[in-house]
Amino acid sequence: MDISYFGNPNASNPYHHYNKNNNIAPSSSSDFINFSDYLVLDDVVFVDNNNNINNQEYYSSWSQSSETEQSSDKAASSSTTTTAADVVINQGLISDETSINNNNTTTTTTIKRKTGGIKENTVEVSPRITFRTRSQLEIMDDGYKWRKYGKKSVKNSPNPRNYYKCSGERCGVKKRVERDREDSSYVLTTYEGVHNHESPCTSYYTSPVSSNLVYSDQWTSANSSSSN
DNA sequence: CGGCTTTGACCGGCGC
DNA sequence: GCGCCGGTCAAAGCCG
Ligand SMILES: [Zn+2]
Repeated sequence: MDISYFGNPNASNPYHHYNKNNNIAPSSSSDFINFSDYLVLDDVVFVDNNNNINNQEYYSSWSQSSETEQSSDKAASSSTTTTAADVVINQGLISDETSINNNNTTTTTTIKRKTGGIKENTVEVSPRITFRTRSQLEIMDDGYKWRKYGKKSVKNSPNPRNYYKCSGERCGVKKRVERDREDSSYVLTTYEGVHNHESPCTSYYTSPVSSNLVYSDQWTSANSSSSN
């Protein structure tokens, strides 16, 4: 799965596709933004297997967010200076997902559904994914248009948290951006929901080589003219 | 004028 | 019930 499906905040890096295949790490962009060290999926942290920026594999997880304690638990577990691995261990939330460790070909997808609601069978699966990105700027063009609808100060953190909603018609995908409480040089970008439309920067074209329909992101070629 | 920010009000869940 | 807390609303303002 391509991580840009979720609207990767690092998408402003025009070379993020190259990084997956080649070892080309343009210094111009790495000075600006380094790729996430790990991902947080529904408040579950997945550490990259080999901590290699150029060979990252990504894991996806759909999970119904029925728990609200996780944030407080995380706060407790990260009271001391923790590395990414510590967070995972302390939370102990990947018990069923341990198979992903050290096996970069295994992609574990967990699907939980809230069943037996008093109301309808409104199985409202809202995947939540969080990127932790080292960046000085938190305004990152990920290809979608976001409308800010709130700002709140985070407890125990000097940094506020911004709330965005996708401007797409009938699309309720939400996004929150805040600076890491521990290390303000990191930005936590959390996406929630699935777009009911394509990214306005997504295009399809016919490959001149194979004449197959190829999926592409325009920021590889048109990112410089991105609006915002 | 239309779409977006800003910002305090508001609201629901939860713990006491 | 009350107050905290995280999240959302919406009126007013800003900007092209
Ligand atoms: Zn959308």
